[in-house]
Amino acid sequence: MSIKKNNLTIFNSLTRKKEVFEPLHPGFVGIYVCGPTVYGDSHLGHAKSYISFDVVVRYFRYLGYKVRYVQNITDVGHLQSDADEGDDKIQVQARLERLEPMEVVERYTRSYFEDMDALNVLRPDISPRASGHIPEQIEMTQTLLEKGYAYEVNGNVYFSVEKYPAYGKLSGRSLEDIKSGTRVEVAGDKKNPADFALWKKADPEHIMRWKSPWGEGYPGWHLECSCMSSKYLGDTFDIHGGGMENKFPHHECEIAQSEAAHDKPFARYWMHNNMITVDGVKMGKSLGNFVTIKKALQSHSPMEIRFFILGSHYRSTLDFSEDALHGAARGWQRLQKFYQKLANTPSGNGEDDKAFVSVTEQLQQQFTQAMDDDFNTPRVLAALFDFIKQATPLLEKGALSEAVLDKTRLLFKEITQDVLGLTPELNEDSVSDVELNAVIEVIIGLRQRMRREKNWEMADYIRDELARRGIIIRDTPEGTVWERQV
RNA sequence: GGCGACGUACCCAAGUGGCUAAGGGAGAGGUCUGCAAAACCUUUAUUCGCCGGUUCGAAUCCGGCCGUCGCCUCCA
Repeated sequence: MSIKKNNLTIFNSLTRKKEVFEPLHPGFVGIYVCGPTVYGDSHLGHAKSYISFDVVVRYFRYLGYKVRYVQNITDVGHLQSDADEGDDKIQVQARLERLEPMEVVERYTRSYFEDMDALNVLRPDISPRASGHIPEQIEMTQTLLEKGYAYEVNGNVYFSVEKYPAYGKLSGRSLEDIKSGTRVEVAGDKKNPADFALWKKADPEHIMRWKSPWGEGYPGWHLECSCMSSKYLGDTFDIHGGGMENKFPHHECEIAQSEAAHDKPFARYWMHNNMITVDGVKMGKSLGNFVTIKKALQSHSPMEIRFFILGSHYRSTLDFSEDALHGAARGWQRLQKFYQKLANTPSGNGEDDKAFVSVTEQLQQQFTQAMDDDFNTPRVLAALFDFIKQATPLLEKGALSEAVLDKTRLLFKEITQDVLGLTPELNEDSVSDVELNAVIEVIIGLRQRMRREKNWEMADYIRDELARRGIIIRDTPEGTVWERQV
């Protein structure tokens, strides 16, 4: 498949401007996104991040690129408090749940994928685990020691930021800034407070430990991403994504390690998504103001959540509230109704084809323009609703040829389902329970007779009672239809 | 204290120099309907936190002020 002609621009955090995307290898995109640390259920903030990058990957595929999408699972080395002290998050959770650390990892990795599957986030091509790449991390640490970028103290190995002059280029900080901004007094082992751990010595009570040339220990958090990205994508690759809060220090450290070890540029484009806020404050694990995806799915459908998130740009914050989510749900409902209308409209004599083709082409153009402009999904949604407004009267007139209808159906599906990942959830007449269908049909027939006899009281009673049980009845000019409440 | 964002209608949210400031929700009016719901149509910011400046022209650029937030500890 050839690449669609386009002019995709991406806001590169490294240069702080939008740049035309040029892949390292023609027709191929390598992308690495920081994955979750699996010590708890994912929340809506994770949903925003991974839905955003899901759409990025989907759009590249839509354009015809072969994409390799790598997203790590952090199951070791992520410490609880300041960068290089405190307990491992997984281990803390393991104590809490009285489980083996790897049971915790397994439980929340599954939970994460359950949630992502529900939200129609495509699985990464590779989901490498930090604990499965200990030899690679030891090897990289050795390389950095040999090249003089790192030093060992008492079984700990630290990266020396002074040896890597470009440290700070992503986050726009100088070593001076970092020094003056340090709020936490850090371990006395370090030569410079800004130095970060490549390898940590394991205390006797530390469970997750591996043998290394420096004694038993475990890898520093930043190291896994450097190792696994280069292993699967090469020392230099196209895109590195992640949450804005990881710009410093995590991504800064990744760059330093990788470029020092490989003497090659690391990721060429850095993409950072912004967060979900609640009353203007970041939704985060430590603040306790988060809503887990599982919780949100109790009262909202997966696509409502997805639609809500796509309604703001990935680099903008998105303020969460029940009102805002409800608003999104209604909009998504309307989009689906139109989808049904488009699917079910019978063809006609084709006299409106010209006008319809014109609004379809406009949609195509607006879609490409919006996505090419740093994946502007809110503008895509706006274009879709503009299209709905213009297309509806033409559909209702019924003078469109089958060929023209099909072409538009395909485009609409490509935009909404293939790229935005919004799959219809309306299941009108699609209840699989044959017996239940039959019973409902009988009840509706009964109600029709009452309506003919103008027994409005009974007719309305039946309608209300069915509604209470999630069966919605509507009397349309074409007859009574029913559907399950979504 | 350092680094960096943001402030657009009742809510969510696009727009970063120039036609009438997208879109969704909510509200209002209407078509349809026994009623309802759904759907559809119409409508709702002379104005973009405030004050100056640059410009023929600014929500959009510059300066100041006010406010909110993120990172500098773990966080998507």
